Amino acid sequence: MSLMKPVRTRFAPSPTGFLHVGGIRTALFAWLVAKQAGGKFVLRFEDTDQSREVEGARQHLIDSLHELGLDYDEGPDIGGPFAPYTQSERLDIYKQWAQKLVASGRAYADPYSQAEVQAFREEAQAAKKPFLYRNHRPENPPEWDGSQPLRFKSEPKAYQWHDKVMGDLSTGSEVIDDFILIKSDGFPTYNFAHIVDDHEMEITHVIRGQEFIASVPNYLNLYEALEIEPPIMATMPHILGADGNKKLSKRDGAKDVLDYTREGFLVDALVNFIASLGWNDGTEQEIFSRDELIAKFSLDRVGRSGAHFDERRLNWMNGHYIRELSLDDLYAKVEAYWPPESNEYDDSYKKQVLGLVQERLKFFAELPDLTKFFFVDLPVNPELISSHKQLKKLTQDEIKNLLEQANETLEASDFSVEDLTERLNKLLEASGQKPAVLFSLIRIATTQAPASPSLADTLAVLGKERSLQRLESHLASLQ
RNA sequence: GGUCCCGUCGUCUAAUGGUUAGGACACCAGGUUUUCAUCCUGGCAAUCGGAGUUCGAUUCUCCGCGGGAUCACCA
Repeated sequence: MSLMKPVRTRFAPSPTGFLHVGGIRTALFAWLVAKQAGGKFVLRFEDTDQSREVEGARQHLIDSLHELGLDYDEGPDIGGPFAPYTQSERLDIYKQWAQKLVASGRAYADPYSQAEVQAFREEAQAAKKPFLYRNHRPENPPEWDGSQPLRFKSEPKAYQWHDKVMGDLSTGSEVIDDFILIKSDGFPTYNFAHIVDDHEMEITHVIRGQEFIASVPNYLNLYEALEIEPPIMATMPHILGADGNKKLSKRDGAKDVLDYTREGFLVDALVNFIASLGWNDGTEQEIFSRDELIAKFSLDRVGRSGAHFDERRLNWMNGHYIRELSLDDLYAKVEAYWPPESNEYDDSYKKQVLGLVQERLKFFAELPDLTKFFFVDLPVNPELISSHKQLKKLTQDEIKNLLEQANETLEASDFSVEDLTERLNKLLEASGQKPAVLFSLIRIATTQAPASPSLADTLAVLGKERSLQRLESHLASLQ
């Protein structure tokens, strides 16, 4: 067995916007591979196209990774043994490697204007043939002075290679072409820069999206010219939008991952969910802690086909994680999500309320809807009764009568859950009503909400004074 | 169009020659002596099609079909 190099993976986004679920999955998998092997995870900014840079994107990318707990060992903001980790600050390095290629006759200045190249391209298209720049390779290219693009002088041949996710791949020589290494503005292309950087930074696993797979043969050709050993490659299939078969994209409404944490999705649930898009361990396990993910993840078990992003499954998983939390933990996490009316209430009351809604909370942003009536007296809503499939059969007098009985019963209670339960059950017998009728009516009268936690629990938290007062308001509205 | 990749319930997926094709989400029904939710039980629901190899194909091969990626001085 050969000596294994320490595992080093990287996430190399361009600072052109926020990170959606697809991007974060690539980062997550690279992070998992590094963690599992006790290796390093590095962040590198690929900012070789100045025109696409989006203000604030760098910090946003950093924030996103931190938020999800995908901490990197080396990166633009924290440095590391291979700094700098921003491509625009590494121009000299690319130039050196480019010169090497020029010296060995494997790179040459492109003498054509963009318009001329475009004409070649259209010519090929008109003839229904694939465009290959190398068919127009100049006989005597000028010396490269940096003002023209520098092109790779390819040596076309067929390739077959192994991809950790996709398996054995192969192509013919017809896909190999003379691509641009250095643009006329002096910046390298992605195609060149990432190869130099991955090598210089001793990256062992290149994990990236499907869009690059067609370029790999060209990279392989370049690796040979550079006399660089290619890293292990792993190509991730795309994550698809919920509706069609389109790759998840920002313009089709893919959300920033930070939007999910803002709405109150738990980081562990998000990570678990994203990992399960395309990966599982071969068992029937659905819930994986971060440590389990690190222990069990493997690129070999990542699926080869695109996975649709189904928010309903995310909701379920997040709800599951919420239910697993202790009340104190949950209470600390939902702090920013309470309805404004809750300000006047103390921790102990809010905690009781939270305990009652914990099992129905899917994400924290739902908290106000679920708990509002615990903090504010909602106006009487006759609709709740008129649209209720049992209650709507009752006459006004019957309703009034039942509520008056309820009032009496509640007056006598000490409002402990036990006492409430007992008295309510007695009333049930005395009234001769079905629980679905009597309890629904009381619940609606005291909450004015379409749904609430169980009646006795709700009343106990609401308290005697407030419950009776609401009952009376409802009664008054019936006059 | 060339090249390449992919194709199991609506969705996420398991099963790499032998299973009544499994689990989960969603949905439906019932139960947990009130609604919603939780929890439990049950149900609905899939191997893209056609050949071939084989005693036997989801699994291997070929041909179709469908979907996707890519063919930039973007990454």
